[in-house]
Amino acid sequence: MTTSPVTSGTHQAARAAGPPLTERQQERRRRILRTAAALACRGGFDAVQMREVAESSGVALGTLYRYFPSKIHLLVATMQDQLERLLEQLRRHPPAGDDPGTRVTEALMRAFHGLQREPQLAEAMVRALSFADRSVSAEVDQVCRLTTAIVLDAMGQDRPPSARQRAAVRVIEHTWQSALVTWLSGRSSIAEVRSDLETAARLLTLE
Amino acid sequence: MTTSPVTSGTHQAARAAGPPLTERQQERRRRILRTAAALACRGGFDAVQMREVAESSGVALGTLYRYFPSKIHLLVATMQDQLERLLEQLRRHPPAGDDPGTRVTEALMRAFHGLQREPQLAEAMVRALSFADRSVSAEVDQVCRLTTAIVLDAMGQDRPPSARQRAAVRVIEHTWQSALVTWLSGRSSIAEVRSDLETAARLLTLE
DNA sequence: GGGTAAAGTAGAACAGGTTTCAGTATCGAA
DNA sequence: TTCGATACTGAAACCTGTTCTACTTTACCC
Repeated sequence: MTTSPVTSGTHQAARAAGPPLTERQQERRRRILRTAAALACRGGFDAVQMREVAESSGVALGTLYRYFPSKIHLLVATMQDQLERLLEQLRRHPPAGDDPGTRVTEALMRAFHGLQREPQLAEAMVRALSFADRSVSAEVDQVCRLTTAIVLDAMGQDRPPSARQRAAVRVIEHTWQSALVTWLSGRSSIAEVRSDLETAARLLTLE
Repeated sequence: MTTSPVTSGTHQAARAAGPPLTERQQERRRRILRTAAALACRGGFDAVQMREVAESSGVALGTLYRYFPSKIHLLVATMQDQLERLLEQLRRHPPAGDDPGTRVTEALMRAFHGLQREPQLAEAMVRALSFADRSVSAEVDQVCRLTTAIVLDAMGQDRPPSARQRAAVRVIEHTWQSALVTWLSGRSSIAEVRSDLETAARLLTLE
């Protein structure tokens, strides 16, 4: 066990152990993530091959594994990266809508369309996310926190959410996650995804 | 491409192509599924190794692949097998409860405790299920139908469900599926799973 | 029973994720 | 500037899912 540059996103989010990355290291990390996303875009999960990621980002295989201890870690980090971007974007242009339910559905559907634009990338990230085992749970958790942030933002409520609302948010997130999986495996349509999100969002305005 | 003994469950459920299996073939199939489940029980997804499944069930590797074209197919079939058993059991002892929501939560929690008894097996099956790509969608769909059957049974309603109810059932299933994943990766507790199911089930009695 | 097509067997070969190792480059502190 | 620790490189090796091949057995039809 050596210390390693495995820290999470480039953002202000919770950072854990390890010395801060040097400039060159951050650069390497970004390059790797960019390559992974590019490979995923054309070919999905299977096209992200560790040897090729390493080569294309000009890094030795061992180094790649020092940054991301598995292919799953790599793809989950990629998802984190994308979600952070999305969250920023949503903050710049928050969804309009009369009630929280509508806004939440809107925000998630916008996220959905973002993913739809690069379906192969989405496939790669989501499969990694749901295949992840305990060794990745910290990173997956981070992704969940980002989703929660998106939903809470969309609710756009001053007060902290009530217990009921927090419960509703959990179910909305479950629905989002699972709907994504079924959509990617071709078992449900965009329309169904929207309808499912709307149904779950009804829990927000309940009582 | 040759025809193959890849048909679905041993049940009366929708069967598709291929000649019916001979006695010995059914026997082989059962043996394979039994072995897979046994290996999964002690060691989870990773412990189900195709060479070992083949050897332990006294079948050549090529034959194993003729029956189940991938490890994912094998584990999804295992899940199907288990769910069929569970459904029968639930039909023998249907959940009691005043309203549909309670009964549905109860049924799913009972399923949950069933899985909890063999957590490694659960891990193997659920990971396979959510990692499955399009090539397995028929089999995954069958699993979903079984889950739906469990929920509809638990609702115990004479009339066919309304559009609202069908929408609620979908969200409940999403919640179930995703809650399972988060529980298996240690990111949520049984109590949280129950609470999530209860929240989703509230959609049933809504309006 | 004899012939044949499909199913099964044993084992090698291939592919891609992961690990390992010996050597080289880089970085931070003295 | 130099030293020691850590990071990086290149390449081979390892493991397991999957495919392939040559051969044998089985099921079925005449």
